[in-house]
Amino acid sequence: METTLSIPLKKPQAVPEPTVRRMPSYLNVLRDILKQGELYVSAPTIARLLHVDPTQVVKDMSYTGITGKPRVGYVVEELILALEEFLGYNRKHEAFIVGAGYLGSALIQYQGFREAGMKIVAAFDIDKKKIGTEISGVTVFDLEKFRDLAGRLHIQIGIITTPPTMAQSVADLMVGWGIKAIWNFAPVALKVPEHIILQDTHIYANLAVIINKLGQLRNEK
Amino acid sequence: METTLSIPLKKPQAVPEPTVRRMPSYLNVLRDILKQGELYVSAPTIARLLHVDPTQVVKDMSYTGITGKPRVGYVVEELILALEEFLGYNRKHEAFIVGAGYLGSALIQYQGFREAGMKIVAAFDIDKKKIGTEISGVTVFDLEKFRDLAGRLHIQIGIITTPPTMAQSVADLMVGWGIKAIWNFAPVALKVPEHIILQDTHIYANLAVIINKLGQLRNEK
DNA sequence: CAGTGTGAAGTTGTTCACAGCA
DNA sequence: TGCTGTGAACAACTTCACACTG
Repeated sequence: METTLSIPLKKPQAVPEPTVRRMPSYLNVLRDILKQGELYVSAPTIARLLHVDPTQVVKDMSYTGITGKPRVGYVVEELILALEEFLGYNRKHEAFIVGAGYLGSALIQYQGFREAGMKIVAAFDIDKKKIGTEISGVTVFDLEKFRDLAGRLHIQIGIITTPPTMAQSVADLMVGWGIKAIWNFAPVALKVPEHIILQDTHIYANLAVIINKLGQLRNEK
Repeated sequence: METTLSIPLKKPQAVPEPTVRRMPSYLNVLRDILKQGELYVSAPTIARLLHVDPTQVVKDMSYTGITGKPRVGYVVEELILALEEFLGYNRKHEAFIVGAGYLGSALIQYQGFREAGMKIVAAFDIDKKKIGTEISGVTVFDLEKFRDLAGRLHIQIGIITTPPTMAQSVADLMVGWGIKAIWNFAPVALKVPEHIILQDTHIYANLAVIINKLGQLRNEK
């Protein structure tokens, strides 16, 4: 039973990336607000707490499908549920992480992720001292032994927290594992096939912004 | 000998933030290229390596003040020096970090920063087990003992890697210390005075993007 | 003619303006 | 009146088009 409409009933609903990036912050403040026993919250209130534009909040919220009441605002709990749904808290997203140094360890024990739709199920490293240890309940395996993990895994996300020189070969490995998305923290540009979702998080980019702003400050004075 | 021109000789040169964020990546590939013994490099070459638009590279490079030769490209070493200058490798930027957990430790030992214009000179924590230890040569001090660091410090950057509940009070403390820029990794919106440079790095925002893209993928299929 | 450099066009995201509502 | 919701104006960044150069 196929519909032959040229216009799909459920439109792809492409949410702007900046909006997606703001969603977790909304969720944070909404939970605080709920904890304080508030039932309703208005966009301007949220905006004030996060130092963003009020209309921005309204627009962003519209993507969740939740609709508010004029004069009153939104039902806090409704928004929270909608955001959790949006951010995939319900579906399970399992991840492998390669590189169990400080950064890898930080991500593994990072509180936020537990209840955030992603679960790191295993870590890999090539450092014999780390292999066999446990970080917050996640075992570190020998990467060499798992070079070719046979068959199709259900793991969707691969996280790279290795030194830059190893990152590309790890990425290749992950693609071979059938991973769908790679979250890269190594400061290199990875080459991956078209269909792989690649997300780079280069912390240094943020430092560059800070230093640049400090420099401007100096120039102004 | 002052000029009284209404147009300043050295214009403020406001560089777009996206450009600033790309600078470190340029520096990375240029160093690789130099290591391979190349003297010249063209914008299209850089663009290919980083998967960005060639004209983007040209525009970005123009902010460094370096000018290239048609047909040939730019002098690699010249570009590197200009980028290092731009990113503040020459000036020293000293930083304090509060919160010596995994993430804090990761930032302290993170290779990139050493030669990247920022030096973390001291770490603070309230966990007695961590106080007095050293991470990559940086001593962890008792935050309580340093509640009010008297007088004006030369430290410009304060890094917050504490749990979210402590972040605001740490930020207040840092402002009192006379810090100019705060780099916040805690998933909260900090309230700081107008003149303080605030840079938030919410890793979770990146995860949100990944999960959202995975969701779209599912919908398409 | 392959590459730089730049003004113009296009795209994306943000902010404004205002209609509708309780 | 204060807030939602949305179409229009605006701003920022990216990509295109092309003149220029060795």
